[in-house]
Amino acid sequence: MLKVERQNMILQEIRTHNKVHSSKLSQLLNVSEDTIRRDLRELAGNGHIKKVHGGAMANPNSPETVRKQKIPNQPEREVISRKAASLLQNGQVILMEGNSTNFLLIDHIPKEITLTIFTNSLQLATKLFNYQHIETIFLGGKLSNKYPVTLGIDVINALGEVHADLFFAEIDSIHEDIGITDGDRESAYTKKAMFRSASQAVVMCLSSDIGTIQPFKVEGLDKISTIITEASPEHHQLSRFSNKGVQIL
Amino acid sequence: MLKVERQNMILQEIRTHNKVHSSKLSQLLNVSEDTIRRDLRELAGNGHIKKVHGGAMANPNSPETVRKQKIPNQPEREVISRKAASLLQNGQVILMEGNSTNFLLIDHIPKEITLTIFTNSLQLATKLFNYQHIETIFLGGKLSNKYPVTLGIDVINALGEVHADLFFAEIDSIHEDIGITDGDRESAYTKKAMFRSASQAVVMCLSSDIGTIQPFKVEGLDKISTIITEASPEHHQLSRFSNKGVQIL
DNA sequence: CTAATTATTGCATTATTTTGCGGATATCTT
DNA sequence: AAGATATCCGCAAAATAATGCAATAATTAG
Repeated sequence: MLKVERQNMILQEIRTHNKVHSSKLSQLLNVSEDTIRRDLRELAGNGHIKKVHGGAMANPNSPETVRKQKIPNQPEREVISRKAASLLQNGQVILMEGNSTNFLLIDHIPKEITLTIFTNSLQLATKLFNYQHIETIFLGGKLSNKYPVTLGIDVINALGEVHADLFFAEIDSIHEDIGITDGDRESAYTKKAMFRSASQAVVMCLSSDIGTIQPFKVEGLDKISTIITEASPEHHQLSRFSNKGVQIL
Repeated sequence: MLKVERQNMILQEIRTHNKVHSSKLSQLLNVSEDTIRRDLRELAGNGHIKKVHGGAMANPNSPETVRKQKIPNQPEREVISRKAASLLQNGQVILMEGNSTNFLLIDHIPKEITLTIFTNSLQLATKLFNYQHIETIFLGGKLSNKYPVTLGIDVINALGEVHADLFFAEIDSIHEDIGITDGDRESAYTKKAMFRSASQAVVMCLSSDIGTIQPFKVEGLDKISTIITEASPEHHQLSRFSNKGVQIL
């Protein structure tokens, strides 16, 4: 790996996580910590990042940092996204909905596999634009007022033309009897259409969302292939789902 | 193998992988590393690529690689976008294409008027998301490799459902006889479809772009309602267009 | 067509850069 | 203050680059 390449990866890592540990980077990039430190020192010299004891942080004055976004429960979602990435295979067509876990998931897509990703999220699409080995197709339509995603009839129509291998669904509520529910009507409709347009649905949620219910029904459990949470698959709340034939990761 | 041939393969390799190792290239092309290095030095001298220790990377300043939001000729485009904003009226449906002048234009939309804006630009849509009095509709489709916009057949299809009042077109080349041309085939097609989907087309360009021609035809002058440049409407190069019935701002 | 000129390439040699390691310091944590 | 980490320093090995030179290929002039 080229030095510049490595430094770019470090920058990328800092952009998404806002901080890096020298030790983690050393493992991730397969070089000694000294090398990482030298990289960090160099990048800090250029003003790209701020070096701190143990690693580095995003430079608060750097223009690149402005567009950072906050992801709630990031550590948990990090775990979930890693598990989700293990399901990816070369050549797959993927459907992605939601801005947080899927946003992190992109970082864990292996460099050597090629994918086609359909999404309705401006944030995901903007990030995917930088990944040349991934073909990205944006599901057009009316922009939601609440989130930077398209929702509603246009998106549902566009989904009619799509049949994906895998749908990575970020959801906020799942219940063993009711199934998946959502707090937003349009969002619920759109998600439901996505379930229809994929062979397999991977549901990603925090373990704390299990058992909760919201006003708008999305789908029952029968449409779900896999549930991923940050907890271990043996978590007691998950056994109810595995008993019904859903795979747990 | 010819030298130019080899260098083209190197460029190709950089375009697809964004990087090259001298050692790999040496194997791949069956020449010594010295030759590769000389090639890389030459290509770097022409500004095509950036040479780094161990190989080379895509030149970050090359138009193909620009992925950052840096607006060239910003002062001129600022003037243009102000003039363009004066055409806006309450309730209009607008079509916007292009990431620089239109990006600035958004800032000059009067707060009290409501608009519906169709766009194929991720950057515009992301910015518009923060403007609650504007309804934004994203034209979905395949993401371009070069710019953060959707292009091609999907976008053109989506445009079939649209009829806007005003199309704000950012263009790079306009000629009094040939009309509007573009350097990218897909972009040209997409723009052409946008001209069809709007009652009036407002062409925004730098005065230095007047008289230039590029490979792909977009539209003739007859489809243009207004031309806006940063120069005064009395600028000598513009008289040729006003003589043909186009409004100049 | 031939000879002279020029460009290209590979090799040997000599710089330069990068990297990892051991040990001395510094910094953080508790 | 002590133990654990992290950092810094120099050094040596490895990788990469630059340079000069000779052999070969391509081009041009006559």
